[in-house]
Amino acid sequence: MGMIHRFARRYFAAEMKRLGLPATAFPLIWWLLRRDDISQDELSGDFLVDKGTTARKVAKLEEAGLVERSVDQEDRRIKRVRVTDKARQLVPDIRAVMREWNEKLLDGFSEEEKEQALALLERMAENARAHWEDVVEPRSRKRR
Amino acid sequence: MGMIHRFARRYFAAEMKRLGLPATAFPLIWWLLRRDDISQDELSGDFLVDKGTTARKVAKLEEAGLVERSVDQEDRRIKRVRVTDKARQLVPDIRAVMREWNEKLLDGFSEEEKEQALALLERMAENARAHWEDVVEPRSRKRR
DNA sequence: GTATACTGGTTGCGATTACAACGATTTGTG
DNA sequence: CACAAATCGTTGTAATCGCAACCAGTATAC
Repeated sequence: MGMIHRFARRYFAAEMKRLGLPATAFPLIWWLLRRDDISQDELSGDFLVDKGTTARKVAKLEEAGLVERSVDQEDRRIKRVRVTDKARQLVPDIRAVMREWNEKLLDGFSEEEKEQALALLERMAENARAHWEDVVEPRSRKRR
Repeated sequence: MGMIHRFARRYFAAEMKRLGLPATAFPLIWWLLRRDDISQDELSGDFLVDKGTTARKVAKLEEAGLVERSVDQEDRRIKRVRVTDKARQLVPDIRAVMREWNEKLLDGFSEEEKEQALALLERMAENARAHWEDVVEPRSRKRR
């Protein structure tokens, strides 16, 4: 799993650099393109990533002109993130990067095996989410 | 995959800390316990990790008294890494950590599904290894 | 209404990692 | 042999991430 993850990081970083985008923001922009107008806290929860990391990543995307942030009117603590037209124009490129990644990683897999792999990984991810608090804080758990 | 990997890192880091061992060295010590007397360069290759990272991790394990390093007599550039008795005494603890990890991650999986997941992940890891150089250096590839 | 607790976001800090440059050693070529 | 190229390990540097402390804004308790 570690090897695959490092492979993914290097691949996506190289492709993002090629597109002139922040190196580590691929998963985030991929997610934002379908879950628009989401709060940073929700993003942290979706990825199980520290909220500070999310804040910095979103800030970089904003610098790159890919997203805009606006304060939620009903709860002014919340900042909502929306993708810009510039980001939407990159959808074909981003799709291509994801397609090539899948081809590399799933090289030699039958369609059935691809589906199996995806289903099993999703269940592992669910387990990770379910046991997350156990790892982070054995007692006084917090909600997310 | 990213979520699962972060989950793994946090889980193993917490358990290693509990055992009084270097936080990020679980995969390495796990590997060393069955591939003893291996060079640092081979370790880097097995994990697809930068050799500098390997050097620092092994150095920490040495500080903790879990491994010893000796210069290969036939090729004095090479340092071979061997686990100490102290490390071998920790095998039951380390096994327990790995067992608990598998239970958490594979919660609700049937035996058949566990085997499927392992087989599919191993094939993905092979693909990662096979395509590694493509990502790192599209042209002038190096051997590892 | 006021004090207190909680929530979302930002920032400082330490730890980790990849990349690159380097030294020591070995191998290859003439 | 002599010199160039390659290999293994170490170290400097920059980027990234998790944790914790903090601030502004909101909800809860009294």
